[in-house]
Amino acid sequence: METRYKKSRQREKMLELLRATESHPSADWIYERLKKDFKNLSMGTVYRNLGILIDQGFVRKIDFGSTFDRFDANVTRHYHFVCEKCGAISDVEMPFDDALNRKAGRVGNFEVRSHRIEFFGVCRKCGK
Amino acid sequence: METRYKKSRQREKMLELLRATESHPSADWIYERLKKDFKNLSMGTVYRNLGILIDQGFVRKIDFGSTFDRFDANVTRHYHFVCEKCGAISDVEMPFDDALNRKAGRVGNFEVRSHRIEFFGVCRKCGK
DNA sequence: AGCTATAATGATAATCATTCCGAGTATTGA
DNA sequence: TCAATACTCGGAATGATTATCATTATAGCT
Repeated sequence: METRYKKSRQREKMLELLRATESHPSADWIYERLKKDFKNLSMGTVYRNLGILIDQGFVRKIDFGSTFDRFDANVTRHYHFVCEKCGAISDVEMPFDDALNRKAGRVGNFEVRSHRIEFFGVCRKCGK
Repeated sequence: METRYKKSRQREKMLELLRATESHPSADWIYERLKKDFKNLSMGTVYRNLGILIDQGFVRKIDFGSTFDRFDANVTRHYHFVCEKCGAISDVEMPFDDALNRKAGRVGNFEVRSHRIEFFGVCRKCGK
């Protein structure tokens, strides 16, 4: 686990790029931009360095924590709890907060139609 | 867009399965279970019917609305707004609610370490 | 400066979830 | 019963991501 990273021009430029944008880019976006400076850039390099930057705490990945989709026949509005150890998803029996949409809309000045909350932690089973 | 669905044994059984579980299953989980009743079942059938059930409002998909990961160099805790038209993600300048973790933890009786909120709607650009 | 250890690179192949296609089957309505 | 068309399986195609590997770059040491 002990890894001492060496610096790389590619990774430095990548962080610079990421810090200069607010667009929450995809790996592909980064690849296209970075290729202007490194004409032989490979996708593997982008992904590897994203992983390192995340490990270093400079970057966050915005995903669901799972590589595949999950489905729910409970179509009432409710929130989810995701166990970081076993990946189990369970419903959170907490009142749905409609006022939140208005609050966020007011702040950001856009039309908010819905929202979703995921809680992360350790479920009872994994918590021993 | 006008499609009149015919009933199918596979889809009926699928909905039954989904309604009988709280595990928020993956397509693969459904496939494995359903194969007990339909030995020649194909993955395409599972995905197609999931799409139909979602269209009919019987099932929800739990995903991020995007097929690829997105990255963020803003590592402070903040919420996101996702435009349902153009897919743009922007930050929501709203105070991060630490109390929410405790509230959810109390309700579900598990250890909540963090949470995430995504708001969905139409961004200013797309809202004409 | 050279020497050594090892992290990083680019190219390509592999993986994994998901979608698409096409020929045959099941369901519906008349 | 018949025609129209949605649904099926199976396999091939796709798209994002990850792994492999020979070569190159970086860092620390003398």
